[in-house]
Amino acid sequence: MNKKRTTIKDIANELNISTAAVSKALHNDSRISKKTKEAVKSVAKALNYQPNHLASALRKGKSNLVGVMVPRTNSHFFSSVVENMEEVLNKAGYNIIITQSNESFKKECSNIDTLLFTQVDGIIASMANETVDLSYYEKIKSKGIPLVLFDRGENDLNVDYVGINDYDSSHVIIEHLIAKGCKRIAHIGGYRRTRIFNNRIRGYIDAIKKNNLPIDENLIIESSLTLEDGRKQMANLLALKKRPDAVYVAGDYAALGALQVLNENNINVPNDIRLVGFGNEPFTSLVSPKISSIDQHSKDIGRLAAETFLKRVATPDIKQTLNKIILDATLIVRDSSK
Amino acid sequence: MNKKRTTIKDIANELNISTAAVSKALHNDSRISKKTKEAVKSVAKALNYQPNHLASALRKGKSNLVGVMVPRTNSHFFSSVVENMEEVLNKAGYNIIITQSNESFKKECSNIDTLLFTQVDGIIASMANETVDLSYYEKIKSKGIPLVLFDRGENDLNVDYVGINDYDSSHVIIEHLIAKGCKRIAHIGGYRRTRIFNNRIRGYIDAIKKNNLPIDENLIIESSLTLEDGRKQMANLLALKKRPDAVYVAGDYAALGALQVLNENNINVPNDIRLVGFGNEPFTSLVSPKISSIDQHSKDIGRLAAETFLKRVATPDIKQTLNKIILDATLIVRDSSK
DNA sequence: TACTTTTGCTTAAACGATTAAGCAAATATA
DNA sequence: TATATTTGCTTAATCGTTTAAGCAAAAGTA
Repeated sequence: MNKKRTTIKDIANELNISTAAVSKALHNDSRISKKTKEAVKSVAKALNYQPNHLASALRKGKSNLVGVMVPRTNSHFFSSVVENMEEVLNKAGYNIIITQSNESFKKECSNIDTLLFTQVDGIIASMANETVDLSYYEKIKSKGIPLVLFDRGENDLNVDYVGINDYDSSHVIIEHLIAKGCKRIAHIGGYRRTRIFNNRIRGYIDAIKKNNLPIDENLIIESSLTLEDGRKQMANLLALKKRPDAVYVAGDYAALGALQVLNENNINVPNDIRLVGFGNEPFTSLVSPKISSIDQHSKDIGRLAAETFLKRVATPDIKQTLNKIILDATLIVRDSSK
Repeated sequence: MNKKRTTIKDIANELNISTAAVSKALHNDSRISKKTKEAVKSVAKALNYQPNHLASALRKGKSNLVGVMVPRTNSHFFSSVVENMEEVLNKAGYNIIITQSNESFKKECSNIDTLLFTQVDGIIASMANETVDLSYYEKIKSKGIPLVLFDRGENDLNVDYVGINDYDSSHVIIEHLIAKGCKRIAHIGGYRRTRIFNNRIRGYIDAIKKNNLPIDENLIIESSLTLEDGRKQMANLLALKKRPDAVYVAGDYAALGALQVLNENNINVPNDIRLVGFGNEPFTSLVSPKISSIDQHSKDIGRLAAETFLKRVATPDIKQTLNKIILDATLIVRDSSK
């Protein structure tokens, strides 16, 4: 029946006015009379008019779409970040396109192409673990499209960034464990090449030194932080002649793997070995014992990243100073380190 | 410097040919000579030409975007579905826009508006728990935009659907529990108004009857299937004069809540009470004891939903018969029901 | 040779909205 | 009353691409 969607032309014909008048009326242009505005809006409603986003985006050179790329949507942290980001951006008239890299560099590159192809007005992203080559991110910058990174960022890129203070978080954890009487604290960390994990490792080392405890290289492990890897590395730690009395794991999934191995070996957590994770994934309070973890303020990160983007588009030409927002993270103490 | 992105006009000027020729050359039109095609492609590469998606979408009346709406991305089932959907759609030249309703009807409506506004070529969705009013889905249908539902569907809507056989899944679970010697099997289900949960309840009842066990209304509970609700309902079941010897929970989060309560009350799972969940969320094998659950073939569902959409757009005018794909689900038996 | 077909392009009109420029009528100001 | 300003619209160009229609030149056919 009505195969064609209604356009401003249909409204214009109905009222015997020009399409320009209709367009202006719909945007409440001051040069259009109240009477015409009301007539246009009423006809628009009657004909069930929906503006063609493609046409206006083409004309205005602005799509009002923001591309969001995360390593996984299947994680409480990222999904919460995205949710809050969306709220802020929606209010500002932007819609978001979510893509996930699955921690794959290749997927990340193709996602960036997709987003650029879709003519997004900006990209807010968290980098895949694998990513070392930054040329694709440079591509975004070179096109002049605002780029904001969060959580997994990169100093070399010189772009806006929102994240938590990983270095300080390590200090908070170590000091908490020492207060509980721990003297041999191991660290199952991520790979040093990723900035946030490197910061956590540096924080761990400095905090240990600051508290006059010895640094034991056997207790510092780089890993992929998957659950399986957590199991493996924990088993390695248990095989040491001198076992640690606490383990700080830089990711909750790996922390869970470690906990499983500890439970299976009938090692009492927290009495024999204390355990702290990172990320405050919901399952940390679902397992037994509940795992202490660092909350990364996902809501704030999402909100701030969105606001940073909005700030950037508000003043595109000016070479404004870089926005680097570093939040303090909070340690949530649970049974595993009490 | 090069503020403007390169357009086919730039390429046309460079080679002194028309933009039409350039467009055709880039699309390998048979009426363009090999020589011209090569020249065009080489100049396109040299000038770093990226087609303007908005312009072509506007002209062609096709955005090559598919809107995907899920209750939550923060769930293994949905994120896996989306991942596989994306793979199929990308291969067919479509990109996807992911939105989440957070199980809220209001958010769902605004998401549908967003997707329609963004001029998507189709929508693939799974309904929020809250949703009873289907008018917004009717709106999609009335616009002639292909709609495919998965998992959480609705018979009344008469649209393509991909899901698992919830009714049969209940049978598989009940028969498994009976084989283990259970005689009083409770069911913590979802709300009957949601089709899939209603099917699970019907399956439960019929399977119980089929095996000549008595139906006890006290053992059939409707709930929101959140973790908290799982805890509450399990506590209620434990308060019964005659406790059940098995509990079939229609969702893994609620199953986990139930397990927590059982563990806290020192009830041995599976010896005292056997437990089966639904959804095969990763954490089911992370907790202790590991929870038996139904795998919903998320990969297949994602793939099939995408293929159903593609099939639908391939033949838009023809009133083709509805595609209803119902997969058999698989019970993964773990410690909680061994 | 005289015709038809194919090849390889061009011209120009879309797609639907926005907007600079302009013009007449209504209103305000001197 | 004469001029300036404001109001309320219209006209027409534009965003970048696609595509129907058309037209010469080249190639094929009788």
